[in-house]
Amino acid sequence: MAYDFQHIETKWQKRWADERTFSVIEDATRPKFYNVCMYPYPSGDIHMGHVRNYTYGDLLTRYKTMQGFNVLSPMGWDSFGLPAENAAIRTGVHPLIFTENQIERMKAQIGRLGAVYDWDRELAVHRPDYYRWDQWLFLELYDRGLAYKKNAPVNWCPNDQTVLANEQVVDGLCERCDGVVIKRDLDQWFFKITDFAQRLLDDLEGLEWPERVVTMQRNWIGRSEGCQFSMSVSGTDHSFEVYTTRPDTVFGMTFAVLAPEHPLVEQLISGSPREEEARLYIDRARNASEIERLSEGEKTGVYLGYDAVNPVNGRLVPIYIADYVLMGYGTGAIMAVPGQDQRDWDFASRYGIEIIRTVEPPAGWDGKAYTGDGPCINSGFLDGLAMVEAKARIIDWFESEGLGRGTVNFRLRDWLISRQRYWGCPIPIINCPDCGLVPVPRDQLPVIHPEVEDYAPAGRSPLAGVPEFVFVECPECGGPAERETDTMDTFVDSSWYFLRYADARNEDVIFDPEKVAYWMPVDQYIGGVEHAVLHLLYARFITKFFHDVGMVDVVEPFAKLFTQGMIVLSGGKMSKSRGNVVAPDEFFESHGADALRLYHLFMGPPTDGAVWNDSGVDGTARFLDRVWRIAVGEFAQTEEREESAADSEILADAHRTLQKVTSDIDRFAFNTAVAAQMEFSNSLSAYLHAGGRTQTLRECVRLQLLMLAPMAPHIAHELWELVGYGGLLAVEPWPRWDPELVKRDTVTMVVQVNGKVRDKLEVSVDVTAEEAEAVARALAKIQPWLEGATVRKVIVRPPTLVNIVVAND
RNA sequence: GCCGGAGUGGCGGAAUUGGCAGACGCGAUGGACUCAAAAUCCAUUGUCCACUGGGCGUGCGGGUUCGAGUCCCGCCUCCGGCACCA
Repeated sequence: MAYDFQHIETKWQKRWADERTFSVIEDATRPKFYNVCMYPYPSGDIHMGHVRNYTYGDLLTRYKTMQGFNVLSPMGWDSFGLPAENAAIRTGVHPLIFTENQIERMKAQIGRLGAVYDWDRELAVHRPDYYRWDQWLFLELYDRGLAYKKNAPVNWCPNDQTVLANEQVVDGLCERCDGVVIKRDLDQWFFKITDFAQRLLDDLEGLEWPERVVTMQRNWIGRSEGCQFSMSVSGTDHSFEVYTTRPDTVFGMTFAVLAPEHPLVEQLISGSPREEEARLYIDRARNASEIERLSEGEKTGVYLGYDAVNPVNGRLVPIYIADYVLMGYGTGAIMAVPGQDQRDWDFASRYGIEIIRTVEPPAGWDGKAYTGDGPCINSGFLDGLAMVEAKARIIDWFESEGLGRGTVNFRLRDWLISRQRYWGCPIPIINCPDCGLVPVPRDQLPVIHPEVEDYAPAGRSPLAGVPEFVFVECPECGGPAERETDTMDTFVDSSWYFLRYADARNEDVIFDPEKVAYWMPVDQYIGGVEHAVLHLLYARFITKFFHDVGMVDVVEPFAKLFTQGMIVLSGGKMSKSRGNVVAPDEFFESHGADALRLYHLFMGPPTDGAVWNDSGVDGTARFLDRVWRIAVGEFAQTEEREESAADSEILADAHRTLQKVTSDIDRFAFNTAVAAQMEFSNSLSAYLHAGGRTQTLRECVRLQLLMLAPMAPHIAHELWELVGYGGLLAVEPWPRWDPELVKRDTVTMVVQVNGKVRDKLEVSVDVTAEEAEAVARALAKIQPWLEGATVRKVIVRPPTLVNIVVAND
């Protein structure tokens, strides 16, 4: 009987779906395991990255189920976003139709992979039963001052005609379209994630997350400790605050810099002789694209004609504006100490400003600014102090003088969530000329998308072009008012979907806290590393918010995170535009889903990236074929005979394989778990060629199928049925290995001379050190090395190693 | 520049605690079966040499150790992230 994977795979996929094998409910009697793969954007076709992701997730779902856990593995769709909208602009097909079609296609492909989910909990964020809760969440945040609107310079993508969050600007380019991002002053909605900065940093500690993701978040949050103090502008009533992490260098200040957007600048320049020059500079800085602004080139600036007073010594220093100082960080103004800061050094050199060192650079220092530690010089009462002491001392001084204080700063900015696009969740706010911003009453949610004629962005949301949508009565005063027409960033949708899975069909509340309490936290979260700061930071923030309002008991959503490496084809990242996409579909046809899954598991460590190689699947397909032939007896010419050493050896082998596969899966070493099973099937076929025994064969096959069940579930299920075991393999308990069988009587001992292997032999596992040394010395291959030499030392590590150290006289 | 990760055969990779380097697989070569091919099975497959044996070998240079892919010091290269954050 041939291995007809097409037929088998369809059969079992239907069975799992019909019997709802992987649909679960809360069950206090069993340990729970909440397993989530990051939900996909429904692009219509799954690619190898999805296959890899879902294969890992599905393996865990099946493995943990067999281990007796109550496993929740849900799936949903990140179905708002630009592709559907762009397709609508191109083809005129409504984004809703387009999106629902894509979901259908993609769901079918995920099914063909044999990945199983609790589809009863399926969610799609573009459906009103989901996004009404986005709107509800928005209003909860708004009520607590955590969602607010303000006019601010924001990142604007001229291609997509929408604003972007800081996290979505990569190297000054739009994350989606690679267009050059510019700054624009716009009224925009923000979520106040900065209120959570310290907690988002602190709580990283307890997470079982990849180090690099933790590091990326830590850097993104960017905590720094320093000092903020006030400087007065000589000859005026003005003063401004500066922030520095190096208050110990304050005696070296020779100028001060304000960001071009700093509010004081306007007051200082208006009417001054330098007004024209300054305005020219400010305009240029404002219109510069992010990419120009961020490029570390020449540092330029304009002297404002005023001087600031250094509070520690009364010295007057010139005030400049320069675009290397950013309005968005610290106070938007700095004291400049060119002796100890390279940027200030560059600026000072260009404009001929004096440079004073407050720390003597080490001998032979050929650099410019010296940022290292050392006793302070030229620093008044700080002279002689090292950096740490000097910082503490000067902060004390500022505080006692009432001029400044020690402060903490974060690089994290508030999360800009409004977008001027159609295919997103409408923001549930009404602008009333009399009442101001008025929340849409909760009982009027969801605010549904109106139909629009033209989806094309035009610098404002397409929703703004629909009068029936825009013009409403104010819920408070009943007067004429206008709806907010921006939609939310799709990252809002994904910041809480893992909570909704716990209670996905609830029509009354966003979720039942008791159900969430049962399932949360997510025990294993699996996805691509590209979400290291965006989604994973936002989701942590929103979870903390729900915790604070008493709806979620955990403070962190994802206990364990696994980030898979990217799959590339030789020549670079797979992408449609490069035309080097390898579609999973053809492998479902040619090799079957099981072989494809197994190859993904086998390719290499899941954390690493991998280069796709077509012929790799041949290898795993051959392995499955061999498993099939062994199980259905095409290999075996077994006959009943007395049990022999060969039988107990192959059985021991099966149990050792089981032991290794179990521990390998537990540590996410799927590649070696597959290798171990291949080795075992090689041994098993050798055993059969040498004349195996039916009874032993049956037990070996039984164990092999159980081990294979989470990895190549279709073939394992089919054989389980064919060989005549009852019940559904998916819910069989994961087998235990027999510790007695796994034990070895003998082991290979390595005999070294001067650390080099010269011979090996089988010895009993309980060989003593004396015996081991004696046998080793007696070996024929060892003798010649000992002749005419003095044995200096013998290292014996019974039962695996003897190393004889000799010296020639 | 800063932070993180990685460098092992022709290729993907293995070596979990400092103890047999190269498991497993791909590819390749030879053989069996076949009219033939595919499939399958068997064998070989790091490299060099004076080949029943031995030398060399895990990016490079040092070091610790009886023993180093693994630990330490100093470099090089590649990948990823952040990047005028005061």
